[in-house]
Amino acid sequence: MPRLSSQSDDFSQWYLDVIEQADMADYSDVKGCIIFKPYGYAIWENIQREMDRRIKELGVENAYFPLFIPESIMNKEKEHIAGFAPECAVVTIGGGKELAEKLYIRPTSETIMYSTFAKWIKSHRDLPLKINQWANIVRWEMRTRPFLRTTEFLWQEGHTAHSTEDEADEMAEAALQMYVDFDRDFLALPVMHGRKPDHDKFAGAEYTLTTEALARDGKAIQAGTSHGLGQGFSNAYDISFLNETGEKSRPWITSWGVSTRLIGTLIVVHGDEKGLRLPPAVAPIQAVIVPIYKSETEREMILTAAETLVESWKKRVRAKVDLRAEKSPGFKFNEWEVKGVPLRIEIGPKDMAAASVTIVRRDTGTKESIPLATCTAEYIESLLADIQGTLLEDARLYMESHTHEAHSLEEMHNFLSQSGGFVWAPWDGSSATADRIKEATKATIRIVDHERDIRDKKDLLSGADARYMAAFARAY
RNA sequence: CGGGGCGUAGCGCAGUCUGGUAGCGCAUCUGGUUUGGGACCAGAGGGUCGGGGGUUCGAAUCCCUCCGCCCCGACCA
Repeated sequence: MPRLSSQSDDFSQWYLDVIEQADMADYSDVKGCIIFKPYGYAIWENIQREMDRRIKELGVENAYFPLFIPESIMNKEKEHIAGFAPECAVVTIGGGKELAEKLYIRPTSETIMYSTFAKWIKSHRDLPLKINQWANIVRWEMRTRPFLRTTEFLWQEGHTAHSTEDEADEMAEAALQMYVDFDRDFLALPVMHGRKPDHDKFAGAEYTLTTEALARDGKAIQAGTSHGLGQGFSNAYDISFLNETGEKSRPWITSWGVSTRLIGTLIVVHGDEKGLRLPPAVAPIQAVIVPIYKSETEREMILTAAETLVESWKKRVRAKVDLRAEKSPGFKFNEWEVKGVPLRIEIGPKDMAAASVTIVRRDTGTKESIPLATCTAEYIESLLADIQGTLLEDARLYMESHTHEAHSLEEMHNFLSQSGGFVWAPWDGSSATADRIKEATKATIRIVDHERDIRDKKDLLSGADARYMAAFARAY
């Protein structure tokens, strides 16, 4: 196995090396599409399991809609199709014959779902309607990177319809808050959250809320979005209901999603020079035992001890004994570190002689020797909880120390090119200014804060009165 | 789509200029010795040199043509 590229020298190459060496994904024969290998997919399964639970807590039910969307359905909401058409894959032949109507492979499912919602929603009693689906989608991106941007990716998309605007707004905010909590508690990812600028909102949306994480190279990465779709789609798909007073009314709709990009986000936020560092909650393997032995008798004794430990943690710790005889301990140490396993437990002759085990933390690299008898599920769980907290705190401190406020364009440029991160600055609210700032600094507006005080503040570029404070960053 | 680079074993590459038996490292397999930070020795398997056409006694190498991939930009979760 070649050495991992250095994170500080070449972050992109380091990222690709981690994915390869941690055995998370493989390249496929189709450009921009990756194969999720078992280790990478197991991370996704853990994300799915926990997020599915949280989605259901919001009163949302799972369903599944078709992969193919007829062109006539796709075309109804004009802004939506204008935004997505350039990056859609379209099927024109089926069963060896030219199709009478082209079928779009879903880039997202608003259109196909809402054309169906029109049939399901007749009365205010049918609302709110809250549907989620776990699916694959295709967006023909020009430049792809494993997990962070792939042609086909996996995600969940929640879609809800409400009888009032307030209720829809509350839903969009609740979904975003669910993402913020999930990111923090499960993935140990601190995120900045808020509204995207209008020029960058979802195609067809009234507004888009977003969560933004910060990678260790100082670039922002959108981790999840929640859209208030207003009544635009309801009009386009002719969804209507009779309200309590018998009047015909259009529902307000929300949609929200997170994708397998979260896996990439975990890598770029938590990774270090040794590879991945997985938060215990999401780690497929939380503790790995590496046995070390010289003779056959030693081997048997140590393996028995290892198996006994794992057995005693059953159902509480996801643990594994690395039984491979052909690999040296040193090789295993490095491999499990690249794979980001939170705890490594070494059991060798020295440990056996002292009736102890050696425990090494992946987050801090600290090593301790504890009596075998105290290496209980409770103790391992407490270590795992501590690691979860440390990773969150590390990332939080990084984000905090890489968030600045700029008072001049030059200052903004310096922050961005020296350390990266988020730069808050007054913004006049125009997309033209945002474009020019992007040209000058490569940074885009990630979040607009509608609450912050902007009295007497001027846009750094145009000099016009500021309308909002905006967080700028170079982004993935 | 613009600019740059590259297609030779699973991966990373040399060989191409100057045509003449297809190479190296890693990985894999076998046997042995090893095992507390990426072990060692010996042996073995694995190739339509991206595709097609041309020049030539002879092409990975020269010519034509097509295809694909990667990197930098514009687009984007």
